[in-house]
Amino acid sequence: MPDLKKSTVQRQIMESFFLGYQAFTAKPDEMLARRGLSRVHHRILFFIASYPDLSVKELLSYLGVSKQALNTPLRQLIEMHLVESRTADEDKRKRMLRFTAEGAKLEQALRREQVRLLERAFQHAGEEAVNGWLAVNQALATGTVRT
Amino acid sequence: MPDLKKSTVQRQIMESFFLGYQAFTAKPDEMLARRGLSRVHHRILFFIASYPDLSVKELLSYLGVSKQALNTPLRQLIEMHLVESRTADEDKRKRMLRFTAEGAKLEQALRREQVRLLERAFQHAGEEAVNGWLAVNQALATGTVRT
DNA sequence: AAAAATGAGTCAAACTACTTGACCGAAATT
DNA sequence: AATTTCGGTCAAGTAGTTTGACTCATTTTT
Repeated sequence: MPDLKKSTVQRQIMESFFLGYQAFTAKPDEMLARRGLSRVHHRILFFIASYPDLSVKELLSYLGVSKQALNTPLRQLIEMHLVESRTADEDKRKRMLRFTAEGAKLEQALRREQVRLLERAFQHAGEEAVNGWLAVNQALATGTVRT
Repeated sequence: MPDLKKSTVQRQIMESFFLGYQAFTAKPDEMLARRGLSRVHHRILFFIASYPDLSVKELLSYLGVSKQALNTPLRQLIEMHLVESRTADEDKRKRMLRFTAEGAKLEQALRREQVRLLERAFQHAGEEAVNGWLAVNQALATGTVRT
């Protein structure tokens, strides 16, 4: 275990976290860029994958942006036939967002690349390390102070 | 060890990485925002801390932005007396960038908060986990394909 | 049944952050 | 002496964000 008291060690740890996260997002960024899409689109796809048939309002609250900021990228995804917007039965004001077949394929491709990257790192670091990595991320993620 | 074949598990892993990184940057973001500064300023401070007396050109290559994009935030840091720009002795075209006392204090404060967050997560996850977390980040970071 | 609230969407203006391209002056290199 | 490099600036263009105001259809409240 490295000495967390030394400032250079601290910076190295912080840097590898930064670079690791960079590497994690680099490949999808590039794949999306080829289609003229960006990280916002990726986040939209992620939440539609996680919560199929979620409403626009729900999506907005996950993304934490204004509806005007969501409008353009979401419309693009719909126009590209990656995402479908269907009127909900229970409440016809709501639009349920889900993937088209092509959209689901893209989300899978993006995820596959990220998982592949993780698996390579896991393989390199060993099984033991994986659980540690997950546990620390989990602790960081849930330790967020929400006001 | 979670089942990396299941798509929902994959997404959960990706999400906790995302949220963990988010938490990691949230506190400094907020501290900087109070001074009217942003994440670019943070990155500048980070590299000046890591490589004191680095030149503007070197800083640019680390940041990977245009010099016009660097100009404004760097000038702000200098005007706020957080960073000092001194002409290098060996080559008077170069400017060596370093902290003022106040700048060093700010960088320390930002780093202290991030380390504190990490330590809390480390404590929660256990010593074993920490080494794993570091190893995986390291593997991810160095696995980046640099062209 | 009428009034109010909600979900989705649009238009507009302002702001921020970034890009490329061009150019300058001082200093170093050839 | 000519060329290149380093740092800096001006300008124009682009992308992405915000807030505010408004519409329309539908649902909820009164």
